[in-house]
Amino acid sequence: MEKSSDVLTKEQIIAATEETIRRYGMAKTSVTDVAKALDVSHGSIYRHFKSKTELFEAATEQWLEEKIIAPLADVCRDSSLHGVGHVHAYIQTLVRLKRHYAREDEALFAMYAKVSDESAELISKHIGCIVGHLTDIMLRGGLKSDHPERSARAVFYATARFHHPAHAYEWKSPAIDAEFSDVWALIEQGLKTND
Amino acid sequence: MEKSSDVLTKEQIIAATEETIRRYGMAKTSVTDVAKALDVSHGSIYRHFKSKTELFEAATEQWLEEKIIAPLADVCRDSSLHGVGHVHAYIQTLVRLKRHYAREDEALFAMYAKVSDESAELISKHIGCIVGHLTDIMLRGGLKSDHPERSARAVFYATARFHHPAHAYEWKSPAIDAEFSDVWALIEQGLKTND
DNA sequence: TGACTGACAAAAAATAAAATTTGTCATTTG
DNA sequence: CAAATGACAAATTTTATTTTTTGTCAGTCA
Repeated sequence: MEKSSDVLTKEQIIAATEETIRRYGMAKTSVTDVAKALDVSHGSIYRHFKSKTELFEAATEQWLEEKIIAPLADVCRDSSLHGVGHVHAYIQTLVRLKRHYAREDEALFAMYAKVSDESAELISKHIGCIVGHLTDIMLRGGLKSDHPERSARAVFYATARFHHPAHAYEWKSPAIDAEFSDVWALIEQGLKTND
Repeated sequence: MEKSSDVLTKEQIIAATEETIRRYGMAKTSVTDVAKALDVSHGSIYRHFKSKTELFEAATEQWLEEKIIAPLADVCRDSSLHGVGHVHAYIQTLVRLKRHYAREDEALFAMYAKVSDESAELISKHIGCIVGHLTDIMLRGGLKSDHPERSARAVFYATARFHHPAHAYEWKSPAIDAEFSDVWALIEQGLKTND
């Protein structure tokens, strides 16, 4: 990842950060390493991000947007889905995506887990986005509720075990799919009934 | 905590372990410290527990039994409760107990969190016990289900955010009670309907 | 003139050396 | 002889020391 053009951009820096984390792992990646990958002085990076924390947060935000939110937005928009089934498809996708990246992109998933742990703001924005999608699906799907947003948030929290990174080690269990089905069966009734 | 009688017992050792953890914290407590508190050589402790890990597991098991399982067993037995309300009271108690000890017995809660993290066996036994209670409540309460134990487990997992130690930092939020209510409202329907 | 460099102090992390803790066991004690 | 001790090696942790990294900024360069 050498910078090709002559002006260094945030995008290039974030791309180099991802590459370096994939190569060395989260714990061993320094701003200096990222600068080396770009063949610039580390001072240049501080022109674009005011701290290491901010750089890693930006990288995580982009990773979440691209790998999680974008595919979820597709499911949200999907007009072939409707009502409770739409909510199910959405949460199922969320759960599968988290599980997929926990396995297949371990280093960046570790970045996401660590940053989540340290930046309440970022994670609350991420959750806000998902709750927004769910609220939208519920309203469009004719799932009447006095407080659609609260119901949406409840669905998210009731399935936390299956998408919160603190539970990632439990996702290796062969029973995990059956457990999700059983939790879903419970929730589904609550969505069908007007709460 | 000096040993009063002349034979050292497991119970004395566990009591001294708790005391020492409360005094020095989980990270700073060594087997040597526990032995000092009992005024015996640390070798004596190894006559009763074959490793530090086993000692801490035993202490955690006892703590869980006394602080969590025993009060839950009371709620389970409570004949003034019935059906969905009984399940609610049980889970509510579980949630409140965990929250209570996370605040009021920080050091031992940290022990429980750490041991949970490292001993899948202990935690699975603990969960098994709770799921057993819930299954019992559901069967006695006329909550028909094709798979009562699976339903019981689903209730437990759907409320994980409110009792799993990995989420303890979220329990400080002033919204936590409202969030639990909303999740419960969702679940309740699923319990009323035969799944 | 605005993007970048490179030198710098302060903070943090890695390494090395010293001290403690863990776990065993032959010996002692009551 | 059952229970506990204390001496011991190996493993781990702590502390001290060195090195790297972070973050700033005056100065360079195109």
